[in-house]
Parts: sequence; C-alpha cells; structure tokens
Amino acid sequence: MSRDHVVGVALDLVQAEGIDALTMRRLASELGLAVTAIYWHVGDKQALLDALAERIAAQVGDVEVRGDDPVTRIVSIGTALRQNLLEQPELVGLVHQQGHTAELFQPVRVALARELLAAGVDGDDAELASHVILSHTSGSVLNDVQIARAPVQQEALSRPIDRDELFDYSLTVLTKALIDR
Amino acid sequence: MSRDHVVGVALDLVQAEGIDALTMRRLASELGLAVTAIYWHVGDKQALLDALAERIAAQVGDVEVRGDDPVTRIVSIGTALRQNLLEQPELVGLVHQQGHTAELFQPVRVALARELLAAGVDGDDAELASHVILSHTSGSVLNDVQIARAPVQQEALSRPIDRDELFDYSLTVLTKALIDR
DNA sequence: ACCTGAACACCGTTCAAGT
DNA sequence: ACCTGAACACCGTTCAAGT
Repeated sequence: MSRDHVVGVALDLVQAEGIDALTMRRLASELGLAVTAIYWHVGDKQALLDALAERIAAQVGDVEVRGDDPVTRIVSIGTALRQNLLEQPELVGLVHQQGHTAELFQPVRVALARELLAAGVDGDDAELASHVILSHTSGSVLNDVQIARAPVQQEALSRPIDRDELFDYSLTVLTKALIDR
Repeated sequence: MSRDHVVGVALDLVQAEGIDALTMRRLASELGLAVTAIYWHVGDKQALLDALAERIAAQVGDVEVRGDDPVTRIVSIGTALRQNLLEQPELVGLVHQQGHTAELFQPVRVALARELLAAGVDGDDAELASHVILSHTSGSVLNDVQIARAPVQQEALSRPIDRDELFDYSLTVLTKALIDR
C-alpha cells in the first residue's frame, strides 16, 4: 500500500464510473482500507485530485510528431493532441477544474515552439504562435465534445460535418498564416 | 415567492460566493424558507442548475456587431463574445458542465452565419466557418482564463503577451482565410 | 397551492487510540 | 510507520403532515 497505488486505484475508479463515483469512502472500500487510511497516504480530497490531475496531464501530454515540412509537422502535433483530448474528455475536464491545464499543455507547447523555430519563426513570435495554436486546438475539442454530448444541435446540412477534416483545414490555414507573418 | 425569484437568488449567491456556496440548505436560508420548499418551486438540484445555466447562457449570448466590412464585423462578434466569457469564467464553466454550451453559443452562431452570408460565403460553408470561429474564440478564452488562474506559466518574454491583441490578430487571419476559401 | 419538520442515506474530515 | 473506530458538521432528498 503506497501513495502511488492509492492514486492509481482512484484513477481506475474515475475512468470506470466517472468523477462522481470518486468519494473517499468508496475509494477506501475499493482499497480494502478504512476511510481514514487515505488521509495518511495522500492527504485530503483536494490533494488526491491534484495527484490525479498530474497523472492525467502526463498521460495526455505526449504526442508524436510526423511529416517533413514544418506546417505538416505542426498540424500533426495539433491533431495528435486533439485525439488524446477527445479520448477522455471527462478527465481533461478534471485537470482543467484543478487548474493544471498549463502542465497538460506544457510538453506540446515545447514541441510546437521547436517546430516553429525550425520553420524560421523566432523567439517571442514562436511563443505567441504556440499559444494561438494551442488555443485553437483546445477550443475545437471543447466544442466537439459539447456537440457530441448534446446532439440536439445537429442542424440540417446537405452533408454532415467532418470535424476531423474541418480541424485539419482550419489549423493548416492558421499555421501557414502564423509562419508567413 | 416564485420559481424565477428562487433561481434569481441562486444566481446572486453563485456570483457572490462561487458555485460551492450553492447548497440547497444555504439557498433556503437565503430565501427565508425551509429547505424543502425549494423542491416545490424548482425541483431538485439538477433542475436548479439547469435553470441557472439557461439564464447565464441568455445573458452571455447577446453581442453587438460593429464595423463596416465583413471581416471587421465578424471579428467584433468574436471579440464581444470573448469579453462576455472572460467576465464570468466560473459561470461559463457551470453552463458547460450542465451541457448547455450549445444554447450559449446559439445567438452568436446565428450572427456569425448572417455576416458570412453577407460576405459571400454561402450555405454549408457558412456553417462550417461559424463553427471554426466559435471554436477558436472559446479556446482562446479557455486558455486565457487558465493562465490568469495559474500565473506560474508566465515565461521570460522580452515583452509580455497582449492577449487581446493576439486574439484580434489570429481571429482576423482565420476569418480572412475562411472567407477567401 | 404552498410550506414545514422529521428522517434517511450519504458526504469529507479530525482525532484519539491501537499495533 | 501504518491503520482503525467513533464522532462531528455538513450534504441532497423523500414524505407525511400542516394551512
């Protein structure tokens, strides 16, 4: 029995039954302990949520870069991040609520800055461009998740929206503009 | 004593002390009623949160359109929405959590579509472009709020980021690209 | 129609006590 | 060092009962 193990079981519980299922008492019974033992290992519930957020952030943060030219590589980073975020929207919401979004985006931010530098954008401008690309990506995810949850919104279109394609297009346009500035 | 009044007092409470302060018991004492009276007027807590989300969405949804040319007008819509969202980030989070984001964005979506049509973008493409612009805007807000909450992230830049200006720039670029497609 | 009081099952947390 | 049990203050919700 260790802090890591307790946090791991908590993560399993959240993934299996959602954030509402995570109560100190429920977690204790899952661990085969008395409720109060958790307080010895990880501290109070706030500390537990922080630890969870940290784990999830590390999990979602690593992305693979593909392609040859800068634009393709940058768009591939955005696409990979978007995919990771879409896979576990509830967990991302948890991270955001705990205020750990910065940690979540940090590795991607670095990867983006590296590619932008390689593309000839330098210094502060690379920081700015990373910020814009990250905003665009997280916003796209946020909206897509929301639409998936509330399918009322589906309007009468001649053909349904391909959100993957639309994201690819908009991010490509944006990236080109940021590089050619 | 009416449903509207109960919801109004609940909204005041949330704005003054945050979402955690909104408990059925606290709200009852604020109203001068017994806890159970709330159940008669608005139903259970889920119903109360739904009603709150509806109000907030209507409040944040109305934006003023300014400017002459299409790009300026569209950017002004995005800017106004961003400003509204930034003013009450906690309430926006509440709306999102309740799954009412679609309602929140509906009026803006319509306004954007109208401007895009006027700019010569037609039918489905206007829908797609509205979606992209909305995503970009909400993502920008989401990131800015997060950074404001966790100021650790401030990196060593030669000059600090002007997020208003950056948003204006990126949305302008994006809008032009969407129109000229 | 509108409101109260008592009761139930559930929280997070503290603290003394055990080994 | 690690864990338990009892206790406290707080939740949301139901339901019978009052006017």
